[in-house]
Amino acid sequence: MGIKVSAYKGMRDFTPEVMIKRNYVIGIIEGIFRNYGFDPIETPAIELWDTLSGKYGDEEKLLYTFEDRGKRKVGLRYDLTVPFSRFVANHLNELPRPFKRYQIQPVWRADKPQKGRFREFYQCDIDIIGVKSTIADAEILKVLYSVLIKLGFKSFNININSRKLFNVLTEYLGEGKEKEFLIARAIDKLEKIGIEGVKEELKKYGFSDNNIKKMEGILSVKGTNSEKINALKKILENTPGFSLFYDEVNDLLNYAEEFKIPTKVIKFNPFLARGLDYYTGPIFETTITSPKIGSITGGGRYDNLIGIFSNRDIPATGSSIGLERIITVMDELDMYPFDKKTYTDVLVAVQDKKLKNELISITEYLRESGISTELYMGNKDLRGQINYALKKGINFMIIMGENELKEQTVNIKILSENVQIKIKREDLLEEVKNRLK
RNA sequence: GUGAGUGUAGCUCAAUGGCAGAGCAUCGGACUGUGGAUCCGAAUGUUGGGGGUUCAAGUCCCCUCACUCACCCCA
Repeated sequence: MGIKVSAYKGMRDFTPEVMIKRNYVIGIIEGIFRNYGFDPIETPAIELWDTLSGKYGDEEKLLYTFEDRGKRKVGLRYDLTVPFSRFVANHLNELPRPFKRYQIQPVWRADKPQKGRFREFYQCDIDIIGVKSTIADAEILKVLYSVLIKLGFKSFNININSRKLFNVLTEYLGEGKEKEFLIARAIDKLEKIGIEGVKEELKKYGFSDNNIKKMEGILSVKGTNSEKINALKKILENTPGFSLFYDEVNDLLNYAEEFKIPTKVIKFNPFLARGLDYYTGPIFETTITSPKIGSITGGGRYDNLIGIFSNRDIPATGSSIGLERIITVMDELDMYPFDKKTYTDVLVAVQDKKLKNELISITEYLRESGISTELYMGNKDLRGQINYALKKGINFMIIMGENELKEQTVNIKILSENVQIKIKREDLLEEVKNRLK
C-alpha cells in the first residue's frame, strides 16, 4: 500500500456524482444572475497583503497568509468583495458605471471546520457599483429571492438592517465610536440568548447600568416590519443620524415591495449585525429554520471600500450566496429534480472485437450529433458491460453483434425500463434523440 | 481558541481483558448474445501513533494525532 493521506482538513474532493449536483446549482444561480443583467468576472486566488489587511476586523486572523519567493507577504482571498473592490479600482476607466458583476469562485478561511463550514468553499457574489440609491440593494435582494425560489427553497427569511443603526445607538448611549462594534456584537445575539443574555453581554463589555437599561427598550422592539421601525422611531427620533437610518430602511423596504419580493420573506431585523468591517449601509442575511445551519447568504452596502483602493469613493452594494451551505441543505432535504450520476447518455457495448471499427464509427456519429457517448473499453462480457452502465448511471446501451451488422440494425437497450428494441441502423440517431427528450 | 464524541480491512461495522472477524467492495475462475445474480477461490490489518498497568490490551490508564459535532465567529 502507498502513503496514506487524505485531503487537507476542511477541503474536499468532489466525485462526478457530487459535481453534477454542484454544477446544477451553479447553473441555476448563474442563470438568474445573467437574467438580472450581471456579467461574470474572475480574480486571482492570491492577493497582496495590503489588499487584504484591515478589511475584515476580527476575522483577519482567519486569513491564509504566506510569503512568496520574493519575500512578498501575500494571502489567499477571504471573500470576493475585497478582491472585487480592488478589481474595480484597477479597471476604473474600462468599466461602465453602474457596473454589475457576478463572480463564482472559491475562497479560503483558516477556520475550524464543522457542518456547512469549510476551509475552501465557493461563494457566488453579485454586486452593483456606482448606485447610491437603495434601489440597487433591493435588486440584490430580489436576485437572492429568485435564486432560492428557483432552487426550490420554500421557507426562508431575508433579514435586513442597516449599519447606520449602530451609529445611532452609539450616539443614543453617548458612547465613543470604538464601542460601536461591541453594541453590534451583543445585539446580534438576541435571538440566541434573549434580552437578559444580551444585557449580561453588555455588562461584560463594561457598559453602565443606565445604558443597559436604555438598551432594554431597544431590545424589546418587536412586531411587523413597520411596527418595529416605528417603535425604534419613538425611542430614537431625536438621536443624531436616526433619520438617515430611518429613511434608508424605509426606502429599501419600499423598493423591495416594488420588486415584488413577498413581504413575508423580507424581515426588518434591527438585531442583525454583520462582523465585516467594510459595511456602511443596509446589510442582509438569509436564514432558514430547518435544517439548522448558519446563514446561507450574506451581504450589504460598502460605500467606502473601493475608495480605499482608488481614492475615489464609489458606492457599492452586493451579496454573497454560500454555495456549500445551499448544497448542504439541498442534500439534506433531497431537493434535486434529477437523480443522475453521469452526463453520459449512451454506452456502446462491445461484444465482438471484430466489430470495433463499426462501433467506433457509430460512437463518433452519435457524438457528432451532440449525444454524450462512451465506447466500452474494458474487458468485461456483455453482462459485465450492463452492470458497468448501471453502476455509472448510463441509461442507454447500443448493442450490436454480427447478426445486427448483417441486418443493418442495432439494439437499443433502455436500462431504466428494462426493455430493448431493435431498429434500423439509419433510424438510430432519431430514436436516441427522441428518447432523450 | 474552548468543549464533547468517535478512531478496528478500501467502505459499514463486530469481537465479556483471552487465537482480529463479518458483510459490502476489489481481484481471479466457473457461466458466455443481455440486469446490480449465483457458485468456487484469493488478497486485504503496526486495531490512528506513543507510553503504562497486566501472565495476557482492540478492550483499562496517560499522552498525542486525526475526524465529527457544538461554542466563538461565519457562507
